[in-house]
Amino acid sequence: MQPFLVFPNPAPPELIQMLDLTGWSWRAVGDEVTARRDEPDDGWGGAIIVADKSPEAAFALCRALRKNDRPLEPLMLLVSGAQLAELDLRDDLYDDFCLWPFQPREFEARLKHALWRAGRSARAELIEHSGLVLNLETYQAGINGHPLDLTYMEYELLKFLASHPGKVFSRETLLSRVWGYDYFGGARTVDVHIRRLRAKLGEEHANLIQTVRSVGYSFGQSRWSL
Amino acid sequence: MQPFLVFPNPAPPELIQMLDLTGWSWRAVGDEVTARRDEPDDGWGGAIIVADKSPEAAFALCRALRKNDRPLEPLMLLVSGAQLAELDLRDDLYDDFCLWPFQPREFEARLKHALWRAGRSARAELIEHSGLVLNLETYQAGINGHPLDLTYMEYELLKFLASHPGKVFSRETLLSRVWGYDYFGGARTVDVHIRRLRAKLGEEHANLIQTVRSVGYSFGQSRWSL
DNA sequence: CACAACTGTGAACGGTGTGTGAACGACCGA
DNA sequence: TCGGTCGTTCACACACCGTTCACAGTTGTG
Repeated sequence: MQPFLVFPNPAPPELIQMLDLTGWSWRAVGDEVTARRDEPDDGWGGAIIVADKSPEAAFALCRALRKNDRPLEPLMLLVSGAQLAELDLRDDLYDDFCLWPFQPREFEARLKHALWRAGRSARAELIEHSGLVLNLETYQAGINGHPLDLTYMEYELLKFLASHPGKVFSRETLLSRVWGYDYFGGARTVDVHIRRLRAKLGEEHANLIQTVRSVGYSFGQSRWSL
Repeated sequence: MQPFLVFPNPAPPELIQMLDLTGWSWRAVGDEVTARRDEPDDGWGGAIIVADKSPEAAFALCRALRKNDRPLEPLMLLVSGAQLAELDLRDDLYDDFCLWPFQPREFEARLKHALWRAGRSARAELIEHSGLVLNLETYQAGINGHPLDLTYMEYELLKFLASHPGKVFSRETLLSRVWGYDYFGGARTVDVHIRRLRAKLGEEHANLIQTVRSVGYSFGQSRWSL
């Protein structure tokens, strides 16, 4: 497990105590420079920024860490109750926050949840939508637990549609994005693949792919979105 | 803004007070059945589940909401300090939580952050004007939350009119801009499409499209109002 | 009030776009 | 070489939708 980056340096003793007691590893840094210098080879496991003493430096560090090449997640912020207003319009700087002084059990729960979420978003190997599952690693597809036997082009087309649920794509767009930018061929090819996809999805799920007349096709939610 | 789903029903008075004071709309539901029944046409704006009184029902509702076709986000959980351990291994059931009893300012900050996180990923391109919404990505149209089933030309015409609210367009201009610069056809075609649009908009919204005699048509506010 | 110009309305026609079945050809492993 | 799979193309049928027309209703003008 990669260590947490902890700010400031020295770190508050109650935070150190909590981290050590629960078995998290950590390294305290005082600014962006030391954060880069002391970064492990395999990267930081996350960041815990205590902002109550020097909020300016804390937010500056958040910004720097977020601009970094390696996405640093999760970024936990510890603020005093009086600082809550400062969080407004700074949503992009942190993943979760906790009031300082903190309850160890609450902070641990937040840490775990933030770690779970970070690991989940990082590996986007699965596309799931209303019963349909696409495993991007194994190239397997399934609907409601039943495996779908899709050909390569069928899989790629379905993957592209399902990764933008609701959005309507023209045949030309689909040809250029799924088949390739330099593809020359009839637009009706798309129709045939759509039809085979619908057939393999089965009668009850065929409506997952919707025709928008004179425009193209879209996947999923016929719902009223926004 | 879509209302929040609030559990349980009746909702705790301090929660209601906080939501009303800060201007969030909400509806209290008692279980999954009522949650489905009372769901607005445009969906829930999120969920706030207070779990300290009946944790079993609360978690069951979370599960049900998460299994739903429509992704319900964000899902906020309110738990007592003694319940923190129960959050373990249930990361998938909630987006953020808050200790109960809560500090209004902290909860509001969490709500805002969770909303930001839920909405940042997919912000659709929209044309909105006086109740009418056109989603340019999904080709959906709606008036006051109710979906409109428009044909291609109807959609294109309405999109063009609504993207220049108040401006009057002659039939010739509409034909060249909506139908195409090289269109040859009778100007009365526009009339018929306008008529069908008005019909689909419904009696109470038909006046969104205004006739300017001897000139053409315009959308939205009467041009006499500055 | 009368007339002309303009617009709303209903219905019908014809064309366009899409679904569907089938066939062709490229590619690949046996 | 053969059989099979997969992507592509073609032909046809049909539902839908854009267009047109005739007529009724409305508005403006002298």
